[in-house]
Amino acid sequence: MTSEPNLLAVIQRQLSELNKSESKVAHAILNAPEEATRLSIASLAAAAGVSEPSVNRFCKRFGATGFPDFKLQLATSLASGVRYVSRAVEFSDDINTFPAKLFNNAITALMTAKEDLPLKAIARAVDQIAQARRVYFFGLGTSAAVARDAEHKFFRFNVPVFTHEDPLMQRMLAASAGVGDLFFFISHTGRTKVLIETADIVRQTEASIVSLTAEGSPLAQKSHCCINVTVEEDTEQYLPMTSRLVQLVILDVLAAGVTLRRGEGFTPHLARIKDSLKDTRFPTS
Amino acid sequence: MTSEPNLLAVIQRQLSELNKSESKVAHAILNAPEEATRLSIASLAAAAGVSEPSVNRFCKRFGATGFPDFKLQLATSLASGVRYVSRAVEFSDDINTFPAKLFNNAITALMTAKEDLPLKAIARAVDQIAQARRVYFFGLGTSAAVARDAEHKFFRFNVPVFTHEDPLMQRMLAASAGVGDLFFFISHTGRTKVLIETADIVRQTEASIVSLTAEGSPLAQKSHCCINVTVEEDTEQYLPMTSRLVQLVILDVLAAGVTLRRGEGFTPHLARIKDSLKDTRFPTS
DNA sequence: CACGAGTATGTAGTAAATTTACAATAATTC
DNA sequence: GAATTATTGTAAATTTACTACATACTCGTG
Repeated sequence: MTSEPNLLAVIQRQLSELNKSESKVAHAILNAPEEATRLSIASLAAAAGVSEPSVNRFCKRFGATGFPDFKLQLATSLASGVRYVSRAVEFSDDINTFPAKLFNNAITALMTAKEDLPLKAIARAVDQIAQARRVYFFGLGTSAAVARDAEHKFFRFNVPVFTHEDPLMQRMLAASAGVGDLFFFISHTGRTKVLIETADIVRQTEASIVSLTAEGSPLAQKSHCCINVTVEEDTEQYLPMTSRLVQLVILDVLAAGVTLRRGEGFTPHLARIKDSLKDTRFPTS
Repeated sequence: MTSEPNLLAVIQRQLSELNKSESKVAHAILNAPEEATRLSIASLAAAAGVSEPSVNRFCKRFGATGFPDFKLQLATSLASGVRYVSRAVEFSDDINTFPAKLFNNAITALMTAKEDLPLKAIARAVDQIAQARRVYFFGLGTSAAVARDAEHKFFRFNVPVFTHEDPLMQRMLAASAGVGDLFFFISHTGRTKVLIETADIVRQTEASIVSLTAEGSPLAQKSHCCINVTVEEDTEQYLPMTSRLVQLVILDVLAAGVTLRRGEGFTPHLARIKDSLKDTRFPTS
């Protein structure tokens, strides 16, 4: 139950570090993963051109207790849909392959993030948001869109929520902060200078800082509470794609946490907001 | 490889038609399905209080060739995301349960969307974006954040991209549109009045409309090209959460599609944009 | 109510598959 | 180039799963 997100990917990644017979086994499995789940150790050994104990050792090397356990993990990994090993989109890809790749990357990122959520930090962030007098969501670039999304989500609670994409506005708001104000910084890298400068300004006030960013980053260090999101971004791609998805879901989690904290009595309030939008839409046929 | 949707559900359904020992086995498996995948036939037989052949017969009854095959199917079925756990967050949930639920919902939504992507529509949208003189991303509410994200993503191509959250700005831009202009509307429901009115205005010009919205909705009908996203939103929740994730990934797909269309020669351009951000960040330690 | 046909379940033996222990071979280092 | 270490294979041991058969149970019928 080590719950690797994708066993095939792990095998692929370690391919270079394997010795001769192990790599033969690896190739046999990567070539026909589905089939490998149905083969006996003898058949797979034959297919790979190695001996049975070599296959067994291979399995143990990848965290399984033995061959049957390995097959199980492989089957699990395949079943979760994310079966294509190559993550990066290449110029040889066409419409039939690259959309699935991108979706798989997104799914894998969420599954990985789910496995090791910083629950304590999330719980503390929920506390802080629920108690805050005002919450400011600040992000730049792609994270600005995430901040905007957070605003739309959180303003539905009684807490006044603010977002600003303009760094100067962010600074000014930071400078005029006081007790009960909460600054929620969103940044993939946690190294964006202007954002960190704003955090410094907040630090000189009575307000508190929660951030959703990379572990150990400068921004994380300046935060009273940091929710670490460590998403392995595909560096070949020039745009961070999966990290913001994880950020968004974590913000959903925070929003849900606040709702739960408010208790059932709060449901009518949410229903009222939802109803307020009714007249802006054409009715369903 | 009969690919039953969910083996546990099948077992549950046939529960009444099973005889004594089979039903003992069924209960043992339903009580601890994950564990059952790891047990040997002897252990499972002991746990269920029956003999080993009874377990074997049980497996064959459910279409497996034997016990190992059954375990494999069970593992596959468990992994395929459609967990037996309830999807909606409830007030009885705590920090240990609801974050995982939300992540599972997100993952399931992406997996479902992946299964039936409107590839033709996506291909056409890529064509249109690649050829457009100008691209406007319009959305309101939560979709405004998605539009903002799209802007950040697409502006990295030579195509000028614009976003506006203000419906009046949207209308004015629509009115002044011409040949080569592309209006990309994002809307979960496809029924937001002001957005549709804007689409009507675009319709009176030479510009074209691509939309990312619900199939058959008023907005979809007014579009030259519609990418249907039909995500089953948990209506108990008052906030659309998973649909925007799917929208974002589809926009990633479109962006990747445009990049691929530009060819390898375009990579340096993307690298240059990436480098331009370097000085805004603190270097990695 | 007893008998018998048919079904259900378990026992024991057998075959298969997996793992372990160890030996042989190949690779590496000094 | 010898010694040490790592790698791979062989063969035996062990575990696991399956099959054939025997017993027990169920239900209908005389």
